[in-house]
Amino acid sequence: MQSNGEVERLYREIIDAVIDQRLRPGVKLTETVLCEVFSCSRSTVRSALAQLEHDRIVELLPNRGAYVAQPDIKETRDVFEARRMVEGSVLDKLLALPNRDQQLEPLEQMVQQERAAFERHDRVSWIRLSNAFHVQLVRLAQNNVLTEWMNSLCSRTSLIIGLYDKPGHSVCSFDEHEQILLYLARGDREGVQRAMRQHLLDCEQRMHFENRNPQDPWTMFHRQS
Amino acid sequence: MQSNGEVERLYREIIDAVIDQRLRPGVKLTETVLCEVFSCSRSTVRSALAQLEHDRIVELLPNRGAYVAQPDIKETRDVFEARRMVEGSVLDKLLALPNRDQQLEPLEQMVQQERAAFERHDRVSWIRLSNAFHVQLVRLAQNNVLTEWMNSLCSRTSLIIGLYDKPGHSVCSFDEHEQILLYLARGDREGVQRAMRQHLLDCEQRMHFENRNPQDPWTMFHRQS
DNA sequence: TTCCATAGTATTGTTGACAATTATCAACAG
DNA sequence: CTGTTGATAATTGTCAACAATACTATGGAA
Repeated sequence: MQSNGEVERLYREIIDAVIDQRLRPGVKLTETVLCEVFSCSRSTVRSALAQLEHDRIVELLPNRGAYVAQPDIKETRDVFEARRMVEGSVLDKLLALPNRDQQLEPLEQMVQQERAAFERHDRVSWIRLSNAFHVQLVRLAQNNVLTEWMNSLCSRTSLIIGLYDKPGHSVCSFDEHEQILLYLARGDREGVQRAMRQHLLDCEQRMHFENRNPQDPWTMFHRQS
Repeated sequence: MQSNGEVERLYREIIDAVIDQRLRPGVKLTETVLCEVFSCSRSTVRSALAQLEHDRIVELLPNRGAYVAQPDIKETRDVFEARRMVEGSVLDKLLALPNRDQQLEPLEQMVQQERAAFERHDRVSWIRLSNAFHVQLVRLAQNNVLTEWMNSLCSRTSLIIGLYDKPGHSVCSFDEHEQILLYLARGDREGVQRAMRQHLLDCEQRMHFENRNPQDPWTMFHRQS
């Protein structure tokens, strides 16, 4: 197999572009373009695309190519529900952390950075930090299986936000992140459970499904030409 | 990209073989052998292996080939903990199912089939049913994201069982499955939570890490020859 | 002007060839 | 008998070539 490092690098690059919303849902990922941009062989591209497809980040249409996925309403609901389950469950473990205060400090700094990025209209940084907050929180549980899954759910959430975000509004609020951390720091189990659940429900509520249905790539690209 | 159906078929075949324990941890998956056995091209094999690697079912060693993965102790712990979280979380949703009794019937039948398979020493069927019970239970929640993840966790659990199972004992008990269903049918939230948690803890306890450490394939295979 | 057919172009799908690396085996020396 | 070395076989890694399919542009007809 091609060097795993190369496939993994490409996988990572595309995921990062999706999270940053540089790669929007529905965009076509041409093999030869990816080869040029990332200086790798078609074999590497195809392996990375196979992995991305398996993670539902990319959709491969036979004979037509690879497209950044466009999660439908059902998938959106499923993703947010799954997140409420995992992010809710992990809180008990976080509450039991030995030096909880100390471990929460990097996250508190992240929230400040989130706020700062938002205020200076640095959308890319803000999105990235907002996304990373959730991943880093789950990472505190020191369970690699959970962390990997959280990474995957957050990538998918980025796609969803890219599709259904209402312009001008912040989907994932750093105030709410801060609140979660406060309850965590206090060891307030009920409080943090409620705050996390409400945060994720609010995020889901901010999706506007009438705003945009996932578009058939053919219709979309025909309109563009 | 090669027809997704072919890649998916091969992916499925290998996963099924892993679940059935026909493919044991540490076994080498030679590309050309897979091509012959499954009548497909090397490209298809490589795409499927890339996906399997990403799911931690297969480990690709550069220049040495693909091996069925051998989860270490940490990964085992992580998998079981993740399962307790997701399978515990999903129970609330199952308790709220409209026609719960009706929906639980196929699962009750599965448990009887599990018992029957065990009693006639049909190990493959028993393993398959035992595994499927958990997946089907989560599937009742009608959340595709959760179901997919549950599938993945159960595949990984099969690897773990293949590595750390103490011979002669049943790792996943159909009596315990039956108990879970009883509590569910009664709508007993505390009971079912406790039963599921205990069941998964018991499964984990039945792993014997001193039994076998994941072996370096070279050491293992050199001894075999 | 619009619509349709055709040709040309772009891209994906597949396979084979060959280079690179590792594994295996045989022969020989001690 | 064991250990070492070299040759050969097996397998992975990579790329190019070509077939197949889809997309786009152009010209002609209505």
